[in-house]
Formats: sequence, C-alpha cells, structure tokens
Amino acid sequence: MLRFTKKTEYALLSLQYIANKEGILVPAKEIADSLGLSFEIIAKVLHLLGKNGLIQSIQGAQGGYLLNKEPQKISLSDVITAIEGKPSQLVECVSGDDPDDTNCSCTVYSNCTIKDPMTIIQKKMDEMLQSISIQDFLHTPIYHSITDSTVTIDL
Amino acid sequence: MLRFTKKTEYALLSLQYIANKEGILVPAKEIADSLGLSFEIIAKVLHLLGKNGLIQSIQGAQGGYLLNKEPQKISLSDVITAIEGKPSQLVECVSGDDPDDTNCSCTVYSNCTIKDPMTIIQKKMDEMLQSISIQDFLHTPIYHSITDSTVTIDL
DNA sequence: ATGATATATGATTATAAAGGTCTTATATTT
DNA sequence: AAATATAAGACCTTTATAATCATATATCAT
Repeated sequence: MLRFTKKTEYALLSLQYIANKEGILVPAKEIADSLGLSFEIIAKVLHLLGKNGLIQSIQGAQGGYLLNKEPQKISLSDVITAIEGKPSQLVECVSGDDPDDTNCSCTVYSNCTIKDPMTIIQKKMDEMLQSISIQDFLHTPIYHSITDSTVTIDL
Repeated sequence: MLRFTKKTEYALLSLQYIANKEGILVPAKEIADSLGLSFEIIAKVLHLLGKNGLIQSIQGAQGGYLLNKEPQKISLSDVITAIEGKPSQLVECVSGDDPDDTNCSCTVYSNCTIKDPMTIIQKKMDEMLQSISIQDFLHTPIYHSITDSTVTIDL
C-alpha cells in the first residue's frame, strides 16, 4: 500500500525527540508520555534503533537513549531498514543494490517482463530515502513536551 | 511496508501487455493465461483500470481492452490511484496535493511534529510516481505470450 | 431469438502483515 | 536490596491483502 508503518512513524518521532535533546539521555517512558503512546511500543522501537546502531542505549537507572550519529547521518532509509529488518522493497524480487540478482522466486511469470523497470524505480526510491535525514525532521515550528516545560520556537 | 500490492503489479503487467499489442483488443483471459494468473483477478484489475479511464473496455463477444491514452500519458501514480481507489499516502494524514489540510485525525500527537517534513517527502514521492509511465515498461528485451506465437525482440 | 463470448460487480474466504499488550529477564544506580 | 530502565520474546487483535466464487449484464455471430 506504499505506506510507512506506524513503527517507522514512531521511530521518526522518537529520533526527532532525542535529537532535540542534544546529548541528554532520554528514557523510553519520557518519549512515550510525550507522544501519548504506550511505553511498550516505544521501548520496542527504540530497542530496534539501538540494535541497528542508530541510537545508543544505556541500561539501568538514569539510563536512556541518545543518538549514535549526527542527525544528518541518519537517513530515512536507515530508519526503515532498522525497523523492518531489511531495506525497503517495492516488489519482492527486486532488491535495488543488487541489480542482477536472481532472488526472483516468482514462478508466476515465466519471463518477468517488469523486473528491469522495477529495478530502476527501486533505485529512484532508494535514492530518495537516502537523501532524507533526521536533520530534515528538526527545527519544527513549535516543539512542546509534557514532562519538560521548555518550548522551542524556531524563527 | 512501502511495497506495491500484487494488484498494482498485475495492473502494470496487464498494461504492458495491452500496450505491446498496439490497438488490438485484448480479452482478460488472454492476459491471465499469458501471465499464468487467474482470470478472475486479472478481470478485476482490468475493470478498475477501465473504471478510472486508463483503458477502454469493450463488452461482449470479440470484446476486450485497449489503452485509452498513450503509454507515456499513463503514470505509475495513475495506476496506483486507479487500483487502490486513492493516491498513495505515506502516512494517513498527509495527502500531498493539499499541503495545509487538516485531515489529520491522529489524536495521538497533540502537536504533530513530523507533518511538515512528511509533506515534503510525500511530494517527492508523488513527483517520482508521476515521472514514471507505462512507456518505461515497454520494449523489454524479450516478450513472449502463450496464446500468440509472436516474439518481439528489442535491439 | 439464442447461444457463445466477454466484461461488471458483489460476496465470501483465507492468509499475511501490522499493531499492540503482557511477561520475564537483565543491567545499573542509589 | 529497592528502584529504575532496557532487552526480548510470546501472545492476541485488527486490518489489509489475495484469491475465489457466484451472478448479472452486454455484445456478437448464427
């Protein structure tokens, strides 16, 4: 359906939140409360982002998360890959980075007649997803959190 | 999950097939047989393409389908919209053509902090989908159908 | 007219993906 | 030891996808 999953959406919101804190350890609960979402789901998303090196996790009391790279070095493509476990694939048999791959398990079409154009489309999509970073999600007009009363206004 | 649906895939294969016939009426059964897919599913896809003006349908014996516009005037965006009933939306609340829309029903985030960047991403995606046409799916190296023995080789 | 061919359309069913909750384990600080 | 916080897997519900089934309608050929 060509739609981001909710988890990807939550990941972007969380990364935006963490980035706006600039280096301060942020616990999952704070993010969940701020977004009005359940702790469990945000914890799961953050865990995936941590496992894939996008954020750093510090366990234990006073623990939390912080970015592991600069916002402009975390691409939308990175986020999707971290959350979904593999890069975006518009169709099952086209991977993008491997243009001549024979991973095509579709026995439906004896000779696949759309693979070549699909590979080009996939490549365009990848370029787009890689060109967008968390930096593009910062400096929103008004940023407001519940647990902390600072209001950032971008002029 | 950022993936084309099977119906969209079938629509592209069907449009490619019809376009390659250049003006000859093609019945749904011929396309289904050629692709090794069920008649019912192809008929349903073709019906949607017809209802949305991408192809023309002629009912009755000796009937079938043919393109209603030139291949370069049928965009990937048109195909998706025809099949899914509405344009592609990366997130529920961002429509693309209406940048200041307040269709955002998400009560989750009191102030949505990702809407603006999402609108930009949606716009980029729309541009990409509109830039690709059925023309880009033609002239594949080898085209072979079961019901007719012609083989087109693109040099 | 009528039978054959072909599209139109809704109902139904099965499978897969998404979304979310619950539970237990582990790590760290105070 | 208690409190705080992440790690990770099991489980359940809902939604979307995929495909089939069934029936109605339109047109051509005889």
